[in-house]
Amino acid sequence: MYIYAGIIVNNSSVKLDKIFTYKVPDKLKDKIEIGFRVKVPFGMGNKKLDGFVVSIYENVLDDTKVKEIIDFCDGFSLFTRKDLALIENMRKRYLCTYLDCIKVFIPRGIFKGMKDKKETLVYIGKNLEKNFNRDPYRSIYELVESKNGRYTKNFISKNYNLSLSSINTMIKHGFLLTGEKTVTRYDDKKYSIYSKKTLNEEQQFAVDEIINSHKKLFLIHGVTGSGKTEIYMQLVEKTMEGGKESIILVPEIALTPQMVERFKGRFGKNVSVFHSKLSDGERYDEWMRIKGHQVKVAIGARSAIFLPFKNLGLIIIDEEQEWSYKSDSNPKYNAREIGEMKCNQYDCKMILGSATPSIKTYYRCKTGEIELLTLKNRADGAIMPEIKIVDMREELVNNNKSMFSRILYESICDRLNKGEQTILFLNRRGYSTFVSCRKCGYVFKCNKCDISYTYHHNVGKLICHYCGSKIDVPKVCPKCGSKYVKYFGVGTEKIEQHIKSEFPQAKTIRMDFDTTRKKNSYENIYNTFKEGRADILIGTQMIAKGLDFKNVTLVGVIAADLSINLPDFRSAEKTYELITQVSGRAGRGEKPGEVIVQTYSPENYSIKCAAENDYEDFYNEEINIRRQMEYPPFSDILLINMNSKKENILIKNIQNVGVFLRNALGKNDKIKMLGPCPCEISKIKELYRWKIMIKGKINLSMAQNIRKIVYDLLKDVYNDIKVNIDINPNNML
DNA sequence: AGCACGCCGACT
DNA sequence: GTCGGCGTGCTC
Repeated sequence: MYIYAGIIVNNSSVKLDKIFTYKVPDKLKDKIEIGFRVKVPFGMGNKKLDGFVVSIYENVLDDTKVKEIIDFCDGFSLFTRKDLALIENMRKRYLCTYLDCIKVFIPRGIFKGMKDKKETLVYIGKNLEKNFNRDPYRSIYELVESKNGRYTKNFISKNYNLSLSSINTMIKHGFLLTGEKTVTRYDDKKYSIYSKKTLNEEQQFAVDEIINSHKKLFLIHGVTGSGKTEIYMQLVEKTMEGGKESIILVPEIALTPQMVERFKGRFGKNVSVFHSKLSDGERYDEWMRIKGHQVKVAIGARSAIFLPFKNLGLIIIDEEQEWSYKSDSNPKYNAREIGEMKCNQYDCKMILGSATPSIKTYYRCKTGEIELLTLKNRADGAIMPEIKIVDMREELVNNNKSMFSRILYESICDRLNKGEQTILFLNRRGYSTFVSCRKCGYVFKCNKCDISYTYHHNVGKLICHYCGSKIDVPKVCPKCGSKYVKYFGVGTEKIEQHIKSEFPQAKTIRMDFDTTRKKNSYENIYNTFKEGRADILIGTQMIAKGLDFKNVTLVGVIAADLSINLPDFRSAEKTYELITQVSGRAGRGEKPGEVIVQTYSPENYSIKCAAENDYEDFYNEEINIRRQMEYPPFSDILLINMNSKKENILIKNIQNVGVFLRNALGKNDKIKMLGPCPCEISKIKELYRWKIMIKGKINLSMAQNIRKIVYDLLKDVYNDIKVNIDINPNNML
């Protein structure tokens, strides 16, 4: 009587995305479990591949072609039965393969076959013989003798200035013996205690309600600075007291040292921190620590939702509206959705937190799916900043052609005089956003991408923001040969230069993609500004969130309109969010803050509502538009993106796909198909891009069916055309 | 995906 | 008569 196992093989081909059956040999029969990684013979050459056990059963219809598992890879399973349910769910929902989904449960290190890190301990061996009875050998011998078996090879060489090769020589001759020691790679440094704070009435109410309510999902809608983190911490503490574990997700950008210090300072060794800068080894160790029940709390970016806790009691998602919770590579999961699935599996609670909730989440509060808790006041009693809208058209009428309105200019002067700090926000990096010929109108475009070049003053070149290619600044127009090449549009570099010439006494610092590329540069800029070594911080959206500077009393939004006019149904939502978040950087200390928002469309509801700090009003406007236009949350958007170096093959094929899909969707009037059409950015890195958008109530089987149609039609051209299918994508361009 | 098989042309 | 070109089809 044989036992059989269903195996997913480690091969990323879509064609191999199915469960293969293998016999389980007698020696492995008793130990095999769901989630084990095994070695299996595969294909005609019986190549040894890794595989993952997803089912175990006794009967099989015909086992003539069934091969046998060779051995286990590890001594434990890598995912549980519950995880498997999630894997199956994700595969259907995010239109990807089993293997894509399995991979997110396993740290990269393990996938590559990493084991515990070992170091060599040294012990004393036989006595030193004549020609070795001298330094450095004698000092090494004496040192090892005094600490017999307690020091590693590397430790001795590093700390006592002795060469590794002398130690190795002694080991070779038997004067020293060796042993193995497992070392940990996780951060075990001491953090100063971050003590518990007393909650105000609103905060306490939120905590009590979450604990006592029978509901599972909560949204804490709190103004910037309302003390959501302290609520999270107290909930985590309660969860720990109940013997359960917590996961806290924050956007990657918010995983600042400050955040880590707070959690480590409160919960000590019970906390595991996950961020993108951890090495494979560190990830491996933290994962093992969680699997071994040594950790009760994990804080991390979206992938931390998959950490292997067994007794999950609480999931917290801070800044829940953040787009970075959705992955844009396979599996294209959204950590909020995974959080909800886990909540159901573990019967635990999930808390979403935000100052500017996503329209979808707030809609679900209205329908009663999620319980809403509102914090109207800042925790430390600081008052919300006053927000002024400046109509830049009027500035123009009054002959002010500068990028600063008169009031912003005066306010900056005022802060400089008072020794207070200013933040200027513009969501565009570089110096000039496009370069064009004044005579013939030619615009300088990247030849690999369908995007105009941005002029960067620092490096004195035109840079393509999509492929990064650089060209020298042109002297003459390549089309008409005229010398009237001019720079248009404003970026953060230009703001910085203008500030420097207008306010030569001010010290400025700029924070954007270009100035934060080096390691630690983010922290350096942060600390420089925090310690008051700069008066004005100029930055892109990376300054909009989480930063806490007590001496900032003025925030200037240079051009609030930038995000309104994007061809994306969420542009109003994004604008409201950005203005609110960046405004929240003002007046966090004792002195009140002021925000000046410059715009050419002051009547726009997203700008008006943000200025009045009226989320409810904004939501009501926005949800009506969404309902009328049948945009999410009233529908889903499925985006099929195809790209190829060969434009004609691409167009022919996507049009063919379009015909078949229109046919398949034809009977369903609840679903609309748009396209095929070229993407807004029709070429990136020499790849032409076209898309098809499908909008409506799309259920799992429908999505699966669409995927099948697309893949079947493209199977003969898969070398030439890459296809990308995403449900509710971040990026629609 | 990756590998074996198989059916054609160029070469010792 | 053999070597190797890559098109086709299968993988428990």
